[in-house]
Amino acid sequence: MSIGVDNVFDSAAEGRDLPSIIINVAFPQRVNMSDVARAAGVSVATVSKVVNGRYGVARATIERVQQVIHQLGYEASLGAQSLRSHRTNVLGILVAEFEPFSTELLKGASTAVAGTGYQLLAYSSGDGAGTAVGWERRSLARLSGTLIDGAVIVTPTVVETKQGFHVVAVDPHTGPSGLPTVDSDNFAGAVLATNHLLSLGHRRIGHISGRPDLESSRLREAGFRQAMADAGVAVDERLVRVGGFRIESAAGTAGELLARADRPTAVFAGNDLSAISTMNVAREMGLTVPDDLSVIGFDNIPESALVNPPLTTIMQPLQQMGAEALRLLVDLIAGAERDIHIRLPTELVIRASCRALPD
Amino acid sequence: MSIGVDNVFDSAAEGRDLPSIIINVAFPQRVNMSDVARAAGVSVATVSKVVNGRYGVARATIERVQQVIHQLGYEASLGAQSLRSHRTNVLGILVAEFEPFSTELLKGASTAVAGTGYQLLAYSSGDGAGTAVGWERRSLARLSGTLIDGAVIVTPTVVETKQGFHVVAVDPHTGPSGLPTVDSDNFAGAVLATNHLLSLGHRRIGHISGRPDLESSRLREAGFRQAMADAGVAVDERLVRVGGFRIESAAGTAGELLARADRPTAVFAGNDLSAISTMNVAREMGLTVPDDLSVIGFDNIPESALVNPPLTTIMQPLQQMGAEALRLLVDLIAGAERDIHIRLPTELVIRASCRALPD
DNA sequence: ATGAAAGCGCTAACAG
DNA sequence: CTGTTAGCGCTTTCAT
Repeated sequence: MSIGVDNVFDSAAEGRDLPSIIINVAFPQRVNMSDVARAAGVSVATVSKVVNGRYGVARATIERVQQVIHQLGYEASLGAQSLRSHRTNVLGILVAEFEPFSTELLKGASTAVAGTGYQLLAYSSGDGAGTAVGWERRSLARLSGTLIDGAVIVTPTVVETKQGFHVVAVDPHTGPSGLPTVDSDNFAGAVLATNHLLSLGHRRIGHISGRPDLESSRLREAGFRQAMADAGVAVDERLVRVGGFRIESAAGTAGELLARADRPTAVFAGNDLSAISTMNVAREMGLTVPDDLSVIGFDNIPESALVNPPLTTIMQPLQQMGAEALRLLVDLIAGAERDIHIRLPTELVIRASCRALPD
Repeated sequence: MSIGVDNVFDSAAEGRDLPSIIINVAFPQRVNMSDVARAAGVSVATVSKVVNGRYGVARATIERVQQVIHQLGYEASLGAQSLRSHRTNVLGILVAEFEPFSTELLKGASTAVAGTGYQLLAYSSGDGAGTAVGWERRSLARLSGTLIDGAVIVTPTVVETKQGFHVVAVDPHTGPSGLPTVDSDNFAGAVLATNHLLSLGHRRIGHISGRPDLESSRLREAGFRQAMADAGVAVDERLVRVGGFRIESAAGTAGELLARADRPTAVFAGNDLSAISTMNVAREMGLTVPDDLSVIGFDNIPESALVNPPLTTIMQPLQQMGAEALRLLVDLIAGAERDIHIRLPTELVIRASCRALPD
């Protein structure tokens, strides 16, 4: 079953002359620790000690084992290793799906992980399409305890903390609590967005929100209302609608809003995806952005610069948030005392999807 | 040790009225299969059968076990499960680091995985910074056999195929071989890029390549030379330099190129990162793009639209490549007969980093 | 300095 | 229909 180094040539003789076959034969299947042990003439326990740099192995043995490891291309199985040792030096990033928001965080986490000695494992439950709430709980249960030493969870709705397992939530939907969190100033950002539209002369401003159960969505709506109130402009409740934060779900909402005879002159979308969706719908209805409709988004995902016209939006420093989350997680695992809530500022990014209303 | 469902209320009574506290107490630590078995009054084998939907369990037992599973929030450990069963319904995407190129692929793979029943696990070796070749071999050895049923490997240099384990390489550095691959037409894309510069009247055109050992890099350089030759323009070899495909590594090369008295009027960078780096260097040297220097890239990562001026580049359909790679992998695992090499077309994307030379 | 043996959480024969 | 048993690949006492 297991491959002796010694029978490589026998088997190769039976193969064809394709290089790939030779490679295949040299490593016909996964080589495990007992393969190494056998080839080196030692026990698996000794191999394990060598692999993990434990004391109590003769110099000569160490070298012989390492040589065999190198020759066979042995690498410890993450699954088996973690099952037994409960320490893997792998950190998890748990997402519902890999969309622009989470991949920006991922980039930031990836740069921050360099030099920490940890590796990164991003896991998508696949339940992206709004289906299946509780993905974060399932993913966490599946990976924690084994496989990963800690996790960053992206936009979780509910998080249970397990004893002895560290979790950092990015943009959690429940708002800061006992759980370590990283988010941006959603309220201030929404005020920024709304004030921008107001300063351009807009008064009939619509808002396409995320979902009422999401904290970030609630804060953005609250910021919108605050800015409107501060400007003394009444909010037309018929122009405030739930859009769900996704391209498809926001399209219907945008359609209803824009089909009105008294449609808004400007829309503050709860996130860039909703804003992009709104622009798509507007185009299909024969409206021109920004001439017939101004649109502002939230997030500043790279895609917002790629659409036509480029989207004016509120920047969240996503990569930085990912990096901060990872650093916070590493610190928590190391047992450092530090502030477990990080809130980063937002910023207005003016591109070309809003215009000033003529007097 | 193990959590009785029954003590939830007792503990909650001591807590505050925050829902999160109740949850914390309900699942103080990882619940495993024996916890479930004990709570349900059956053996772990029976629980396993219920979890995996095996035949031969009484209706009533199934329901009782499922109830306990639900109450305890049990989820099978991926590590343990895969160690034993060698089938996890998880597909891996192995990358050196999470940068714009690989995250675009990830987005595509993420959309393609929906509905397949698989989940996605993206693993970064962390050896991003050009260090440590062979990351793909190590990552693969670490995850294959356990944890994942197949893998998409992003820009691998060397890949060994293991028996019975399916791997798809995206943009492999060795060119199509026996291994299933997905890439884009690098040669044609490079011709497109070069012709664009030629059509704008440029003759002194520099090229910042990737690394000679990378197939995609070689093809782009070859396409550049072909287009120049076809146009009857001699290539000045002093203007063709290795840049390494990364921001930092390309900066030095760009600096040397632009410091020349007879510096090029246009640069075809081997990828967008090199192009962006070249624009940075040009700015630092007091040169204006595109007035003093035209720059064209390759890839069309979202970032290329965000820089100033927006980068003219060659689009590879990255998300589509990721999606195709994932579909190919799924098909291979299913044992389908199909073409194992997929090559997608490239396209010129004109933005604002190139200008026509005055006559 | 080395190895035998137990066990991490799970699945798969096999017995009952 | 259910439980007992063995073992996946690894780490870790504990003997030798």
